[in-house]
Amino acid sequence: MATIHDVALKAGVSVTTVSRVMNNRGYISETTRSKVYQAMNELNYQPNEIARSLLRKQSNILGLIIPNVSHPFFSQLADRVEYYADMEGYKVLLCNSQMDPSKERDYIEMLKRNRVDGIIMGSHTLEIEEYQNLRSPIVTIDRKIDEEIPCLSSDNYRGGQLAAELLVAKGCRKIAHICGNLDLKMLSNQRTDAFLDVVGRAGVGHLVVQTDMNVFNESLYSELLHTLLESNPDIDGIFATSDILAAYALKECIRAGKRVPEDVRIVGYDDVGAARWLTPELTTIRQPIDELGHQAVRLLHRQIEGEQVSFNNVLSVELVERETT
Amino acid sequence: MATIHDVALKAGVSVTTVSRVMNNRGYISETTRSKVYQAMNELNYQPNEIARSLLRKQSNILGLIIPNVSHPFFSQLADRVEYYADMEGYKVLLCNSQMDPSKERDYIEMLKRNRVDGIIMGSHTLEIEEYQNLRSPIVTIDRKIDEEIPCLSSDNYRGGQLAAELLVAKGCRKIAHICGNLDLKMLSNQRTDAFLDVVGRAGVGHLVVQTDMNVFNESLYSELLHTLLESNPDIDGIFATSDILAAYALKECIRAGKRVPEDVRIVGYDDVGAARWLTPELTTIRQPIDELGHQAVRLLHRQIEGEQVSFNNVLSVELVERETT
DNA sequence: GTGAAAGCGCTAACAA
DNA sequence: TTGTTAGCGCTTTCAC
Repeated sequence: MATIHDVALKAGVSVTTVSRVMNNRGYISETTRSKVYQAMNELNYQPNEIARSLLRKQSNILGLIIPNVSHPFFSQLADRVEYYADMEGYKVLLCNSQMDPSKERDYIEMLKRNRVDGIIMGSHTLEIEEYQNLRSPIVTIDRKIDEEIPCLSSDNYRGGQLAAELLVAKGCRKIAHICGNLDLKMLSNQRTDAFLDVVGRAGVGHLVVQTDMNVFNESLYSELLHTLLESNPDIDGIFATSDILAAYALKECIRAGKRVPEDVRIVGYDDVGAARWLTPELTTIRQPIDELGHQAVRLLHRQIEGEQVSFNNVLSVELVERETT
Repeated sequence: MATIHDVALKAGVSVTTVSRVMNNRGYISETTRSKVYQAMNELNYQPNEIARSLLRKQSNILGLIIPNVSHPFFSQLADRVEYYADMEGYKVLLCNSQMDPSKERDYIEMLKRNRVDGIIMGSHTLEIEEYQNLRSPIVTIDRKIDEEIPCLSSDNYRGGQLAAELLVAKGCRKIAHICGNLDLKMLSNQRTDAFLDVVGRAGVGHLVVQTDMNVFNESLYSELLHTLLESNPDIDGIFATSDILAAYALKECIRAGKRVPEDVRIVGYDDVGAARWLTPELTTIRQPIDELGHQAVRLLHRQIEGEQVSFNNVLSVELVERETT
């Protein structure tokens, strides 16, 4: 692969000159410029970004750590992150922690060694302290580390509230809420808080079921939902904390011979593509995934530029009523 | 951020010595070694991989170009690619071409400028010639460029055959096949070839419908399927070229008051997670996504190591019969 | 307008 | 066992 040196040689100028025409800096005569361009073309020259990064102390790479791109929410988020990153001139390094703390730790170290300009943390398997001394522009998604680290999320409490209120308004008398592991201090736990507030205030029967939310254990979802419906045949409303979970709820309802929405009403969360693939289409709480990706990149970009950014960034959610309610 | 120089200074040795302990090369006394380690810890030193890459002329980065990570097939593939890449010590740079030729071209250039060690091409919007002179370890997925560029795919003809044969065996008399744009010279067109061969041989009525397969236009899928079923009420079998397409087919069948599988039988393709989210669960042709990711990385790795790899790599598919047939 | 030289952080001869 | 030096490909003073 040709270097700036080869180009200079072929064009009969110095490397400085070649560098100048590449970067459009300083004055260069038209003849020199075209000689250089021609040499570049003939050699099929591509400037070595690694050398540039070393000098500039900036890689223009962003690290994206998520549990798993194969999860629909994260795959859609990754798409938007990459899209906006590209618009701002950043590339993105994909890291799937697979929910494994030691993998997550290794990825963080790797990203630092590779001098990425910023990190988007969508996976949170480590203790707070481990994130605190990483001194890189960073933005966390859906988890508040401390008051020093910018956090981006959508309004989880509001989402839980909208979902619960809808089910109550539709007349549900016994509502099951299926959520992730509440021990992890994620902001998504606020959905559960809101749910409990709403049903408590309305005096509606309810129960809360925790799952591990591990995308690899989807086979367990069917079982979980099956036993839930069997032991609580009077459930007439389900609020699931993801659309995938809601899909399994829908499936088990139908299998149990219940009609949706007549006998059981279901609300999902996220509004990923799958919400519209189901029949009946899923009523759900829409997270603004495009905007989350946009803001994640923007918050990082501004930190990289040395700006101060706010530590609490919450976007609004929206109820999308379809056919399961 | 501390450099090797700072470490050397603090440990009272030369940079070479520090480099040596980092890389475990040559002989170093235990005292020196521990002095260096201590200095590293105190300074929280992380070796600069950019500098290393420059010197070693190897970035340990792989480029992954796909139409869109938000598409379930590619999101699951990206997950596996990243997984196996990580195991082999590679990082992966995510590029969503969004099916835009100029974006795809830009990504290819960007990856070359960044001296990635290899490229996985899962998006194919350019003309053959543009891929031919890119002189990088590469593997294409599902498209044969020429006899010089390693190609990885699963057995598309066999997949189409399995699907068509199943529908025929189940007694379908008029089968619709919904596929992507056949003008793109993708290997997935072989599914259509196989379909036509099977139904032709069996003398079963059929029709072929092309779509654009652009994941952003999912709203068009509903319309397409709706009019298809309306104008051909006697369709009793559908072979869709992706599970998502099959999901829309299922939905429109149900909306049209048809029972699945009693009135219409449906076969999808890929066996992504969504196939099990639907009710009834989708019968589909399983692509070995994990193995595709594994082999993609492996083919690249071997090229990087200077080995000769075979240009034609096809993995086998499998019929997964669930509830829609 | 253009070039020579230094240096980004690291590794690899070659000496000592 | 350790250090000195050159150089990876590029940009940036500072001269000319």
